[in-house]
Amino acid sequence: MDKRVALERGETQMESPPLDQMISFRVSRLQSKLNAQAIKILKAHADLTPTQWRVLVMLETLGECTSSEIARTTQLDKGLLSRTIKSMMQIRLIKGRSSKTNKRHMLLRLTDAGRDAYQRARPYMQERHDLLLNNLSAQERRTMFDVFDKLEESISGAEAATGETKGAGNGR
Amino acid sequence: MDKRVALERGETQMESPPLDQMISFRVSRLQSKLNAQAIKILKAHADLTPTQWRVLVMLETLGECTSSEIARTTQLDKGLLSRTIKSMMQIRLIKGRSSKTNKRHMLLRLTDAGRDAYQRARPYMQERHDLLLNNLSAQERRTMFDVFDKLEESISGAEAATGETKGAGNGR
DNA sequence: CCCGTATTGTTGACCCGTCAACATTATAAT
DNA sequence: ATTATAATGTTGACGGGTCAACAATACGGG
Repeated sequence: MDKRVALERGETQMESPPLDQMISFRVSRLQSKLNAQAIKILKAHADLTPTQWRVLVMLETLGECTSSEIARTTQLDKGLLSRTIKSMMQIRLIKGRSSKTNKRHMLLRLTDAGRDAYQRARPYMQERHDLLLNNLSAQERRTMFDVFDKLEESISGAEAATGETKGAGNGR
Repeated sequence: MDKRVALERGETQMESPPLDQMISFRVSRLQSKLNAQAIKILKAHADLTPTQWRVLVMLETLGECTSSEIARTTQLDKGLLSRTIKSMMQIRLIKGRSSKTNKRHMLLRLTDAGRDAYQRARPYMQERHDLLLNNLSAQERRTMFDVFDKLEESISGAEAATGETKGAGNGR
């Protein structure tokens, strides 16, 4: 009757609680853990938040670009980005200059301090990522990213089906 | 040097931004989307939050049990659970009685209204979940859960390695 | 039996992410 | 040119989740 009893008696195999088979729940829990780990590492080695880190990565990759470009490619919230960028300018990790051709644009680029912070955190973030990958087979890695893609597609598809008004893409 | 240049010229294949290959980032973005979807569905059909929903699922599965049991099996934060449970008692989705044998325990169980809410939301949550699964092959589904498990293990392992003080398990 | 320790649950403080409203500027249509 | 519409970025409000501190109770060893 009661599954807990068997479990507490240390019986052979606990049948996993139903939430463990829910994708949303598993992703949520995994995200918590990954995020907590990232916070620790980034805090310890470069005093960055995960979002600041992501902005650094984007700037390192794209070179000079605007907030909205980052928002589009990462699908991060523009409000969150606005505040994150402000914080990063205050501590001089990035600097911005306004464009001549488009007065709304704020062209962002890394400062030396920003590149420094990036270089300080990167090996630890890389190490962590390698550790995650090392416990997966090549096949699992491939499938994992495919699954991420497909799940995101499913959600977009479901939105479209239930009559979302806004244009095709993501409404972020 | 600058990848954007090639991109803007519309060259063959844009190489995906590096963040897209970061597990943590992908999981984070996926979680946002899944969560937003769950919030909509639960709000629309039963006026529940995701955490309330999860508590309902646990009570439906375990039967009468305590907050700490839910915390252990789900690894949800006990503070979050405490507030969620309080809110659910206020709107009479669950009721609690204190145990004779252990004055700290609060035995929780569903009310009829709680079962109702669960039954109202369940088909839509099920439908959503099926939709997510339907876009995956059988092999992808299996691998997905394996990957979730392995990633969570990796994190626990890393914690243990960097000298976490608290006992073996999860420090939640 | 007593004392140190662990467990259970509550609370306050805090931060992050989400959303909507908004001002400003660019773009497109007529 | 004028006007409506879209894009960019900022801000305030809000809710949810995390963490640490705490009170109350249970448990275990000496």
